[in-house]
Amino acid sequence: MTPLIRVENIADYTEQEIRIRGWVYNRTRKGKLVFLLVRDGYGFVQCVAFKNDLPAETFEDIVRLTQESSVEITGIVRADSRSPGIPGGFEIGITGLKIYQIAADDYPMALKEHGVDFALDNRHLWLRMPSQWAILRIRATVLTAIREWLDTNGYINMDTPIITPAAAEGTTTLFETPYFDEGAAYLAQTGQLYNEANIFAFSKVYCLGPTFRAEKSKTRRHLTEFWMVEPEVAFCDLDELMEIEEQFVSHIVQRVLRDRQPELASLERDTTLLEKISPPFPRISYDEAVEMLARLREETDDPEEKELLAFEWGSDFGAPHEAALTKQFEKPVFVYGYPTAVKAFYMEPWPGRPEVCKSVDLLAPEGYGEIIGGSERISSPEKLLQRIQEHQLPEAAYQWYLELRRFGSVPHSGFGLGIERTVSWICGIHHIRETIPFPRTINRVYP
RNA sequence: UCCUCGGUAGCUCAAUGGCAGAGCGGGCGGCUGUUAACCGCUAGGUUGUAGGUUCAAAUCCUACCCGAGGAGCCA
Repeated sequence: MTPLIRVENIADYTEQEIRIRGWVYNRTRKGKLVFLLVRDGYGFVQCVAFKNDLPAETFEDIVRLTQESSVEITGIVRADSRSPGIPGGFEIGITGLKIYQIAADDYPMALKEHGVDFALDNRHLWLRMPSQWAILRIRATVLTAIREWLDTNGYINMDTPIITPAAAEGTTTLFETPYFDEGAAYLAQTGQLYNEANIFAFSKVYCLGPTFRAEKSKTRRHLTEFWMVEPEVAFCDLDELMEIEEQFVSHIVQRVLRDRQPELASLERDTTLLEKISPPFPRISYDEAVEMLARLREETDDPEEKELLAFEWGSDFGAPHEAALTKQFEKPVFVYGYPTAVKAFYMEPWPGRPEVCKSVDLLAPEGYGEIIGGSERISSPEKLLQRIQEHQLPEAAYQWYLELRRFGSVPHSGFGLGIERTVSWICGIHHIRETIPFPRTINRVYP
C-alpha cells in the first residue's frame, strides 16, 4: 500500500510515491496544467497535474475541485525550489485522486486580506489559513515546552479550581455564576492562592489552565478568557524567582525555534531576535525604570511621544511605558520592586522600604511588554492579616490562606505567565486574539 | 465607563450633494510552471437602523445599533 504521509515530513519521501489526505487550499488552472495547494493539517504542499499524464476522468475531477474540497491524493514527491508551501520546496506529481467531498462553491474566506470583524465571525474557517494555522501550531509547542520544563525541573502539576468562592485579589471584576444554595460563585482569575497551599505538600507546583477576567478591556493585549501557567515555589525568594523565570522563558523560546521553523518562516518572524533569548535577562528596579522613562521622555522630539511617556513614581506602567522600556533591551527585562500600593495584598514588603514590594514583572522585548507578573509572597501571618485588613478584604474568606502561615511558613514565590501574550511575542503578531483558537473578548462569544 | 475612528456587492475598498463602481471571490470560456497567476464574458446592491434637510442624500443634520483602536485595569 502506498504510504500515507504527513506533509511536514515530505522531505523524507523524495522520488517516492505517497498519499496525503487533506483539503484543497488554492487552485491555479492553466488549461492542461493544474496546480493545487493542499493542506493536510501538518503542512501545505503544491500538487501538480498534467492533462496528458492522467486518465481523462481523473484530470476532469481535478479541474472541478473547489476550494476546501476534501481529497486523498496519490503522487510522486519531487524536490522543486519553485514550489510554495509550508515547508516549501517540494511538490507532488499527481497520479491518483479520491474525492471525499466537493466543497460548496460559496466558501466565504477568499484568499486575501480580511477585516477583523469578518475574520473573527468566521474564526471556525479562519483557522484553516496558513497564518492562523502557524500561530496555533506554535501555541501548542509553547504549551508543550512549558510542561516539559516544569515537569523535568521538579514541579508537580496541580489543577486548581475554576469555580471559586470569592475574589482572590479583590480588585478585578469576576464572572459570576449561580451556585445552588451557596448563592454566587465566581470563575477563577488565578490559581495562585491554592498553589500556595499546594507547595506545603509538594514544594514546587504549577497550574495551567484558563482564567477569566470580566474587565471591559478593549486592547490588543486583553481577552476575557485567557490561559496562564502559574508556578509556585517553596523556599524561594525574589532573586531565585527571577533565575527560574529566565530559564523557563528561554527554554520555551528555544524549543519553538527548534521545532517550529517552517511556521515561524511562514509568519516572516525575524528569528535572529529570538535566538538571543537566553539567561541572564537584564534586571532593573522600578525606581530605575522610572528614571529611564524620564530620560527617554527628555530625549524624544515627538510631542505625542512625550505626552505618552509622562509618568510619576507610584503608578503602574501603561502600554506606552512598557513599550518604551523594552525597546532599550534585546532580551526580556525584569522590573522589580513596584510600589506596594499598585500591587496585590499578598506581596512581601521590601525590607526597610515598605512603600515598595518584592514583586517582579517580566517585559518581553520589541515593545510587547508584560508577559509575567510574579512576587515573593508574605510569609508572616501577622503581616498578611494586616494587609488583608488594609485592603478591606473579607477576613473569613481568607482563613484557610492565613492558616498556611501558621503551620510551617517559609519564604515562597511564584509567578503567572500569560500564554497568549507569550505566543504573540514569539510569533511577532499584533493582537493576542489570534493566539487562541476561539478568542473571547468583551463583545464576542461567537463562534 | 471615557476618547478617537469606522459601517457601501460574499470579501477588500472607491464614489464628498447629481446614473451605485472596481479588484478579489462565484459562474462560463481560454492558456504546460502558477506563487493571492493572467486574459475575455457574466451574475451579484433596502449604501448599519430610524427620522430629518433638499428638486435631488452613500454623501449634510439628529438619534440609535454594531465594530475597531486606545485609556483605565491587568497576564
